Amino acid sequence: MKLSVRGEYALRALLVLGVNYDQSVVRIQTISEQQNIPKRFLEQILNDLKTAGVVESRRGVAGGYRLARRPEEITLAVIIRHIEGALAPVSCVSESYYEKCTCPDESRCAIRSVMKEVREAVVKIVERTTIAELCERWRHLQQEPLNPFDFSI
Amino acid sequence: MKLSVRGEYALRALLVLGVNYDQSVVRIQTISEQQNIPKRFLEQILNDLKTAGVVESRRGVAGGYRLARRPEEITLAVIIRHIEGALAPVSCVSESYYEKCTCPDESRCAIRSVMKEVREAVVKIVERTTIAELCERWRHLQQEPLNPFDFSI
DNA sequence: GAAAACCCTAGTATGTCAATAGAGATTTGA
DNA sequence: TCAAATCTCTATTGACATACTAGGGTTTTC
Repeated sequence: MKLSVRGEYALRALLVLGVNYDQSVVRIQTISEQQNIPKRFLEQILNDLKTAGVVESRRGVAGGYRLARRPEEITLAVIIRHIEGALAPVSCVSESYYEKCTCPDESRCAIRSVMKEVREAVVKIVERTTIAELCERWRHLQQEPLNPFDFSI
Repeated sequence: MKLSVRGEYALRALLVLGVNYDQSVVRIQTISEQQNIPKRFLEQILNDLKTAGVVESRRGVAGGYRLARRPEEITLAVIIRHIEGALAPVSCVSESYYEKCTCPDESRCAIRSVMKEVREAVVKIVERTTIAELCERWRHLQQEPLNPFDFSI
């Protein structure tokens, strides 16, 4: 699994929506500024997440986005699969996006068996991690002091 | 980690070289035919793996490629890092290919902390898996009967 | 009815990927 | 010694994806 910039933006935006879940909707503009994401690009991404049923929107002057379901119900797996496609390192071990590969005997391919392990390891993490979990981590991290390495003169 | 076709070919070629480690060199032509890999493309890949010190070559009429080190000493991690770059899903959690990301506070990024876990899980597998291990699995799988689903009329 | 928001489609610059191509260098062995 | 087989090096190509940018449209509120 490699995350594109688009996928990264999606997760960052959803984290913001998660943190503000109890509030009303959040404007694209706000997310864009908070997270350094190009506004017009973010529009597309959020719109796309709407088709996945992850967020919902309100139009008009008091409009914006919010999560369509409870943060506990939205896993990273669902988001990443929708934005990036397969979680597996090669498509011949993907469950959701399987494609035959060109190797002589897929059913007895040694590489495939290792790639299955990789896939399992990745899936295990992203399927158990929800937006709620992300928010919790975020709240914890906010309470920690800044890492001194991150200060620059 | 997503494997490109190039990376897949590299692993398949190295598996062949691993299985034939005790023999003399193996010709590109042979690997290409056995593994359904375009010959000219495979040339590039093997040449590239030479610069990584993974294989060595012999030129001329009895030429070909062989592993430069014992199969036990070559991990998938080394191969994949050389061909594909970072193992990490985002470059801000990569050790070998770190790059700063655009998020407001990297040191306290919740997404980053999950991505670190993913990275660790992937690295753990590919760093412990060697060409020798791959060969062993291959030999085991060869002894198994063909999966009936793979027969087609 | 005007402003502020989301919505939809299209375009575009850049880069990557998977080859393909051509010509050169090295070795063997007849 | 020469021809054939092999690896070596560099360049090019076509297709596609990525990360935006742009323009106009629709909906809602005040």
